[in-house]
Amino acid sequence: MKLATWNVNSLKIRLPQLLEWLPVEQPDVVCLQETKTENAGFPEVELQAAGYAALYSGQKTYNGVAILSRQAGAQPQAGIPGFADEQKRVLAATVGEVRVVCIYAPNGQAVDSDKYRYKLAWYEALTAWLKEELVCWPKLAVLGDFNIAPEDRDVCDPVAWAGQVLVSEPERAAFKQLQALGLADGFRLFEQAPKLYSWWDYRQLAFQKNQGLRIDHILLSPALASRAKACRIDKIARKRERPSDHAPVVVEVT
DNA sequence: ATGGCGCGCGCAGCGCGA
Repeated sequence: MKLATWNVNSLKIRLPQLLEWLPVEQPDVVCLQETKTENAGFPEVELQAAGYAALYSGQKTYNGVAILSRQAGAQPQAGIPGFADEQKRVLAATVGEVRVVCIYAPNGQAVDSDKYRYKLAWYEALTAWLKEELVCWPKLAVLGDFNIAPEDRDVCDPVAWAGQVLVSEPERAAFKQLQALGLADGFRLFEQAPKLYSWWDYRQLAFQKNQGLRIDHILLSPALASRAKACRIDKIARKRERPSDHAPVVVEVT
């Protein structure tokens, strides 16, 4: 089984690239973030024609998440139960035996801003919810844009980024809280080359200079981590014209 | 010195992302 996550930064703009990428990569499950599409305008027909069923929780202009799967997802859950939030950032569904959780974590804007405090509160609610989910679902995967670079090796220039949003210690502590639930960073289950990132700023030729961050992740419960065969970041999509600023991350489990 | 780029919205230029 191959699972992927991709922050597409507008599904409407990126749909042609997604439809080209799906038959090349042939994932069984794809979690999308920043669809920026209301549910009424979701391209369900085009994706169905490509062989994927879709579940989605979207809104106009901002945020929006979706789960595509060859086998239709069941028991969909939008949002974190008990955490009131207008922003469409979370969608969970069951595909086969796997509970798939698609997340688009808040950016946080700047350390000590209201958005930063919202980000930390959001992570706290996410962690409490996933702790319960893990009781019900031994095979659980959390895929998405976490907006956290967990370690300095996930940052192109740790000195320049030190203390800033996406790398600050409270954010990294929030990521560690997820790992403390038993969720493994799928990417780090395998030997990886240095300086591999999943996001690059559109400005100043950041991609060409590989000035990026690894902020898109796939977390795996123990039952899935023990079955993981490979995890990689697919940079090819970022090299195209009019790319998303994020690259897909893909994991294979048996 | 605080923008740069790309997106949505909507038709000018701003808010937002990371």
